[in-house]
Amino acid sequence: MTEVERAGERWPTVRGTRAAPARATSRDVARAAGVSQATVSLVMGEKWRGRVSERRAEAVRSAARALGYRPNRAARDLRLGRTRTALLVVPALTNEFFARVYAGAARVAGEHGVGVLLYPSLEGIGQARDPFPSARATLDGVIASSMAADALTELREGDLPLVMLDSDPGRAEAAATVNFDIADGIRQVTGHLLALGHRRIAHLAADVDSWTFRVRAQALAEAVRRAPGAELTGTETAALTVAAGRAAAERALTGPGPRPTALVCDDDILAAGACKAARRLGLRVPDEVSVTGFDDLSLATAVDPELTTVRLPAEAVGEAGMRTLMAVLDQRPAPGAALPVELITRGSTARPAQAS
Amino acid sequence: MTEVERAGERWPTVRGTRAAPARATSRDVARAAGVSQATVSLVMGEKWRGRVSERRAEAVRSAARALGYRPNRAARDLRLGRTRTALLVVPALTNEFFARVYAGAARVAGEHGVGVLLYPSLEGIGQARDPFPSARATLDGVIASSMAADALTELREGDLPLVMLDSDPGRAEAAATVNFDIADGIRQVTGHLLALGHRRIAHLAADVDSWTFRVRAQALAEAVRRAPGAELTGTETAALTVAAGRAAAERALTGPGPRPTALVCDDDILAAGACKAARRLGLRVPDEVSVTGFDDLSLATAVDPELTTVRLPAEAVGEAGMRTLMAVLDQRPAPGAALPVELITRGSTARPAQAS
DNA sequence: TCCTCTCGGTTTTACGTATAACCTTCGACG
DNA sequence: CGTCGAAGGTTATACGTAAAACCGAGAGGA
Repeated sequence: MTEVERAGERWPTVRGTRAAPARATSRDVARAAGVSQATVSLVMGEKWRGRVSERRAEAVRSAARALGYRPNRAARDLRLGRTRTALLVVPALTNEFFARVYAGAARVAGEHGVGVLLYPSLEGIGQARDPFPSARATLDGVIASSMAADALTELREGDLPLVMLDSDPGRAEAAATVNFDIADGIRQVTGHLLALGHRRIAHLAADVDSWTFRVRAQALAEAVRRAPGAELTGTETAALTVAAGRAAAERALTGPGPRPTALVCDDDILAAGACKAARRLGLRVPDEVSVTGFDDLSLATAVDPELTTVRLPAEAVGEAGMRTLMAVLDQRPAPGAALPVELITRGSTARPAQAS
Repeated sequence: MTEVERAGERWPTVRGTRAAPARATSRDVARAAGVSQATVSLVMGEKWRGRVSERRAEAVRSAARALGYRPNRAARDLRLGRTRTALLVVPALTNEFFARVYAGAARVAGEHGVGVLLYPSLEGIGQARDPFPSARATLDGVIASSMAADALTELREGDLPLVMLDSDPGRAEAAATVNFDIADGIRQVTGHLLALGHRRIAHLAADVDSWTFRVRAQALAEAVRRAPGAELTGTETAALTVAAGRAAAERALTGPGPRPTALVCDDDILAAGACKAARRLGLRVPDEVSVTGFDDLSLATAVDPELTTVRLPAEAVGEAGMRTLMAVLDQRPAPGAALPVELITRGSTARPAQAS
């Protein structure tokens, strides 16, 4: 006995297993519309032009609607050999910046009907537990941000298409790179400070070894070097927390030699810490010391004074990154890009007190 | 002709299609280990106790390792009828609080081998574009936070198990609810302010209609009412941004009648705005006006003065929520819970100037 | 001696979809 | 009037996995 046909229901009875059919399948739709399953697949896949008559197509569509039919993703993926799933690797989702990158990426992904899986923290990589044990076997592509780059070797088991964000364009393993014009951002900040009359500038750097921060350091050194009379009085490094930024800023402001009049920080979190440090040392911001941030997080306008900072279009880089990945997956040319940034001048910078 | 067997390779030649086999399948492993595919499945699924000898099992494992075998998720999902995917619905991932909820949920999910899909923003719901068009058909369960509750009707097409976070425990459609003890948090804040001598307290409320904020309002009113001589001088509502909080706080501090000496804010973002408003009005925080937040975001220690606030264990609620969903999916009892909260006393509260 | 377990596998099947390959009209054209 | 082609379907796979059903061999008991 192979099958029992009764009352339109089909219940295989031998071998194998069967779970209770939870929701309508393409076969159910076919039965309801009086066509074959293949026709349903054709119609639902929008590939029926010239293959199925308008009458039949409409019948299928209305049957699908009536039954609440949704194609089973697992079956489709299995058939197609792709997963319509991309992995986004960011160092920390709790950093608003990366949350915004995700938002942009997810939106574009949604338009293409692909889901976004997240590797939300680097801490887990290389350790025993894998957040996405089985997913890794069935991923279409990976988007990774600069700060996560070093952990990537761990991640790249398959030879998945890889799009890098905010990273060294020279990296060979990446299919494409989508960047910000970081160096230009630093040049704008430095130009702003120099124009205000600052000559002694200190750098509050993130102690993260990644391309984006190396570019900041280089561009700053270069810009200061070109300005007559200006000097980079020092570089203090700190982890990306307010407390660490504050401690580093205290070092920068109390070190030997003449005090810097401006602190260029690698991001807004450090800058917020720097403001606290200045105030704790009895220095007014911006009158006695100017502070600049980077990123333009919502934090930049939450603190007092509000931060002069460089706005990075985080959503845009997420969007562009996902669009690029889609292009790579479709074998289309993926050019890569460097998104423009913008200096936002607010209350944390002013003419230095001694100057003028 | 049905099949061609040659050199150990099997290439079906009639009908159907075949994509190039990208990576090792369980059949490849079986061939390498000299066993049947079923045995591989048994061993990899850790269900081989008493079914496969240790020798064979080891052979399978080493073959799998050598070939870099990972089970194909789509095939597994199709077979099992589940997706090992849960959907997390949060109003805005850019809010650090929800990013932390996600982190907790993702970690527990990872331990169970399930992926987490995100509905990162409510704006898309109800509109034409669906971020996860096909995923919705193949989801195991949904976790939704309070603030997203109202949009849920849109989302719940299937009758997926639903775990609600920080929501009304009475909601019928939820399989379980995981909460914070919000009311206790407000009681602690109010008790702290009353003990400092505050008698005129204003409420800076989020203009979001959800359970968690309703509880804040009720608990605050109740606590003030119980305190002799204390009064709630007013309630101003604001969207959850610094700018809106600042505007609302200005209204609260400049309204008719005696000025409140303390501002209880529905979250840290509003509190940060309130601090800015006070300073802009020439009022010192905390000497002339005390401000309290809620959530204990990193923002709370980024501003100056640091915020007295109620710490909500955001990661913990994500973890508990996911654990609860796993229990529901396994048909185990899912009790629900109310996580304890903690008052963190910092620099934004002090004895009122006029009192004492 | 025969019958029944248990151990250690293998064979076979289904999951739901997309699509290559086939089949059947029917109209047009030489 | 035979032939060819297009239109409009249908049939038959295969994707890779899990697991139920089957099966042979040896042990042990009556």
